[in-house]
Amino acid sequence: MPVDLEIHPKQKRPPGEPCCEPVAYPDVESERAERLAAVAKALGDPIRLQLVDVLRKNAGKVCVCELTPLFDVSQPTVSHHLKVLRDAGLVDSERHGLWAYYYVLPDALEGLAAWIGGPGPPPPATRER
Amino acid sequence: MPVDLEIHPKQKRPPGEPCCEPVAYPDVESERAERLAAVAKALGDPIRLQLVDVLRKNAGKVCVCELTPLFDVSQPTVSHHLKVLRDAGLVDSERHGLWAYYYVLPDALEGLAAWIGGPGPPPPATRER
DNA sequence: GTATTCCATTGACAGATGTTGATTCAATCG
DNA sequence: CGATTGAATCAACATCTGTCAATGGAATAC
Repeated sequence: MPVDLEIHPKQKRPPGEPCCEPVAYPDVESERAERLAAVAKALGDPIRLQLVDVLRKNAGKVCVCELTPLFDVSQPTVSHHLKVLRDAGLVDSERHGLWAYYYVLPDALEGLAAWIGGPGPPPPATRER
Repeated sequence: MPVDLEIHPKQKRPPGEPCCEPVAYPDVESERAERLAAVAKALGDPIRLQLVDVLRKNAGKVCVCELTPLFDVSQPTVSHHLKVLRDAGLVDSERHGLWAYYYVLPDALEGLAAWIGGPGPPPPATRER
C-alpha cells in the first residue's frame, strides 16, 4: 500500500546452485559511496548537524565560544565534534587571535545533495504534483 | 581563501565574565535535528548507502538474496544493515514466499534533502561563477 | 513426511564513538 | 613578566556499531 511495488517473482533454486544472479551492480559506485557515507556519517549526530546548520547561517560570525553554550555538552565535546566535521571535509576553521571561526565548505554537501536528488525515488511518472 | 569570511572580531572578556553571548539559536531545530541526524546516520555506512542506492533504482525487483552478493560481507550482516535502514524509516519490506523485497520509502530522504538545500551555503549573491 | 532454500535472530567479539575532567597551548591583557 | 581567556588535546570510561558463525523459522520442493 505505501509503495507501488511490482514484485518480480523468483523460483526456488535447485539444490547447490548459488542464489539468483545479482542485478548488475557496477562497483563504480563503491568509491563514491564511501565518500557519500562519510559525509552522511559526519552529519549523523544531532549536535554536529546543528553545528553545520548554525555555521551555514552564520559563516564567520560565530566563534567556538559562542557555539558551546548552544548545546548541553562540554566545551571539549563541541571541539571534538568540530574536529569530526573538519576531518570529514565539511567545515574548516580560521583562527583570529584567541578565537576560532568555523565555516561550512561550500561544496561539502553538494555530493550528498546530488545523490539524494538523483535518479530513484520519484519514478518520473509517479510523482506529478 | 577558500571561503569569503567576514570575521566579526571579539574582545577578550573581563575576568569572570562568561564568554560572548551566543547567537540566538531557537531550540526549535532540536527535534528536527534529531530526526535529520538519524536519517544521516543510517546513510553513514557505505553498504547501507549502496543498499538504498540499489533499492531506489530497483524497487520490488531485488530480493535480499540478490543484495547479499553485492557486498563483501556475510548475509547476516546485510540483514542487519537492512534492519538499521528499516528502523530509521528509510526502507520497508514485503515478504513474498521465501523472498523478502525491500524498497525505499518515497518520502524518507525528503527531509534531509530539504535541509541540505535549505538556506545557508550559497549566499545568493556570493556564488556567481 | 524430509530436505532445502531464503532470511532473520542470536551471541559474541573487536573496534569505533560520544562524553567528561584535567591538562596543555597560544594569545591577550595588565 | 604573570594572570587570564579561548580552544585543542589527552586519558579514561561506558556505550554503540559492524561483523561473523551458529542457529532458528517459515515457505517451498521432492
